Amino acid sequence: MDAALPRRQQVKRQNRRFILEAARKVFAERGYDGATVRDIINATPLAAGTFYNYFTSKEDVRRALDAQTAEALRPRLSEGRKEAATAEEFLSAFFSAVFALKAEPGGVLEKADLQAGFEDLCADIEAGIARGLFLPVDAAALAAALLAAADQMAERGKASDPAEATAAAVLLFLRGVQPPI
Amino acid sequence: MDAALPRRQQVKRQNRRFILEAARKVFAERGYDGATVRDIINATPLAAGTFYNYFTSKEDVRRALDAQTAEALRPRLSEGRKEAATAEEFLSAFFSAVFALKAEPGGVLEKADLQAGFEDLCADIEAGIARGLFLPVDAAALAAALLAAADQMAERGKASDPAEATAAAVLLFLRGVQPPI
Amino acid sequence: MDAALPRRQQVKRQNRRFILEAARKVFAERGYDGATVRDIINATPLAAGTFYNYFTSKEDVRRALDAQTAEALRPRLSEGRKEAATAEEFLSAFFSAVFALKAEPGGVLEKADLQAGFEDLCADIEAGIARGLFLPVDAAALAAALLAAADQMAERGKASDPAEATAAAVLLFLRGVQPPI
Amino acid sequence: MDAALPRRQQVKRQNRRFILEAARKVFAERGYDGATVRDIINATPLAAGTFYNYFTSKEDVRRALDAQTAEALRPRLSEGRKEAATAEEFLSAFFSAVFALKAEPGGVLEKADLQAGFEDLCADIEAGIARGLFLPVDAAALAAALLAAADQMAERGKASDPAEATAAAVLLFLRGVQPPI
DNA sequence: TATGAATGAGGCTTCATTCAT
DNA sequence: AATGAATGAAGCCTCATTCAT
Repeated sequence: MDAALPRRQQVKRQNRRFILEAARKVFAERGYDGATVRDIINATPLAAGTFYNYFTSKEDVRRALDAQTAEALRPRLSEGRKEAATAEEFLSAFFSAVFALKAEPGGVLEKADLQAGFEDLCADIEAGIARGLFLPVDAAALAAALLAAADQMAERGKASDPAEATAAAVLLFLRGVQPPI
Repeated sequence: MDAALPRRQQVKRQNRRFILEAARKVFAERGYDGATVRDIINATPLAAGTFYNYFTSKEDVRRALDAQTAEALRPRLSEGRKEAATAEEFLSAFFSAVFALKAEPGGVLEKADLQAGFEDLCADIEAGIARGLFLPVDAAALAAALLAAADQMAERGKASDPAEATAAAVLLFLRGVQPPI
Repeated sequence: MDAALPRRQQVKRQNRRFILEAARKVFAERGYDGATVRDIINATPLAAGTFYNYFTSKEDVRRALDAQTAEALRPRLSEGRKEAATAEEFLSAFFSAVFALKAEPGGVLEKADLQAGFEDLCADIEAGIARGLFLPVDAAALAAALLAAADQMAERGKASDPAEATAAAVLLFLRGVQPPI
Repeated sequence: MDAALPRRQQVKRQNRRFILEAARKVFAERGYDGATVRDIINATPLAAGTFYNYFTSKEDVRRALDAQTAEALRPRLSEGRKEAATAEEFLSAFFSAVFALKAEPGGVLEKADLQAGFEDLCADIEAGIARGLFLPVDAAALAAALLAAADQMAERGKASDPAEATAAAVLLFLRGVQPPI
């Protein structure tokens, strides 16, 4: 299948990837509005006009990037949750996935990327509630809270020891903040 | 005639307010980058150049806006927390403040505005931990989680019944998600 | 005559002088186009609008400044020439006047100011030719040459010893550049 | 087809020239500060933004223009001086070069352009002094004087008979203004 | 008459997108 | 399909001048 690809197709595929990678980098560095199409192609071996052979607009790359993120990240981010037998396992799966992703070299995991997994998380929580894993809480609120806590901890470098960070985060959401009487 | 005549000052004060309000509106509608200075003054009875009699740049209005938000929102947002005798009171104070603010007519309370209160919340949580109100959790992570949950619930209209929403949110963080055995 | 001037007149006279002096300074520092009316009034105890009570436009101050220069400088610049009995005396009078002016503290003597004396110099040279002081040279060309040489020497600091500079300059124009056979 | 096709290059070269010529014209007409970039491109078949494909700023065109002038004018202006065997030949070479240039149709020779040759002239005069061609005068002062005289004469139309003008100018500087006793 | 804020035309420059080669 | 120059709309900001107090 690979060998059978005409050279042309290969080049096109590669160029598209060039642009996407460059765009991800540039958007991360300067933000969407701050980045220029020229910035993107400059981070590429391609020429200015070529950009428009692959994407119809700057906005278009962003969409492609988001889709890419969703496809690549969401499965990894939701790993282990469906099989969780307890709330603890579920939370543990979630936090360790986030911290592992954050610790990765390419480390492009932005808050925005995390949000890509928001709906998955909501759904999984609701399923968890149905399965009796969780108390019947507001799933969206919990999902938002989990994501925010994970992002906050990761931003502050807690992810350097993922195991410990995961344990702390799990406890917080598992038992709440109230000291035992 | 003199005492009654901070006339010019009044006008200046008003113009400044015109610009700030217009900017808040325009930024909310189009985002900072999407908004133009012209958009702002067009939402004002003033002339183009007048903008620069009050602010040195677009960036400058944003700063002023943020400062304004912080000054106006933070006290109200942190109300009742310092006096809380239990975790429940603390959480209750927090969530009802957010939902009350969200329910207000001018309702400009954006996620960004909430973040203005992030550091206050962190500090109050840490104080709470010291006073034995909370288990020794990661204050920043908890603060982020609280803010995110509150925002998420408010966004989804839960704030229409603030009392109920507050109760649900408080429970979530007070006892965690684990069902009692 | 001075004592009899109503206070009002005095103030007006002084304000006009304020503006003129500030304008001279600012124009010298940034050039006419580079200078702003605001720059000028900022170098003054006066307010922005007041400028237009004294001058009708930026251009108008420049004219006034030129006129002032002409009136103040031209007599001093042309001193001693009419009475010169020889070419040497004439040239000597010219160069020492320029160098003296250049050496003065306020030292605002710009090339442009020197040009104010151009026509006077032309006329005096022509009179000198008629009186047999000079060979029948092209008066305007000579005037331009004298002014340029003086300015060049002054710019390069030769004016620090005015006597010597004058002597050198006089010789140059008196006998020309050709070495004696 | 390839060798014959620096087509794109040709266009670029031509566009650059368009802009430079337009800029020279516009600067001459309105002065540097009075000229706008829009004035320049309007004197061109090109579009507004294209200006910035060739020059980074208005200031940048000026520099290019000055460089161009220097490269084009200086050699012609200094022609014949290095080989001069006498002061007369030297001066004669200088003045006829200036008057010839001034008489040319394109006649863009501005005073500013002449100044481009100032340093060359200084150097040549110093060399001339070393070679015993001239009395040991102040080279810079003499250069300034020569340039000013030439410009003045040319401005006043003396250049219509270059030979005569040259002769007069040469005499002035060769022997000075003092009548023989 | 002094004040200083208001005015608004217009300057320089950037940038997404198109187009001839 | 790739190239990279051309396009021109639009952005931010400055500044001479006017005007209400």
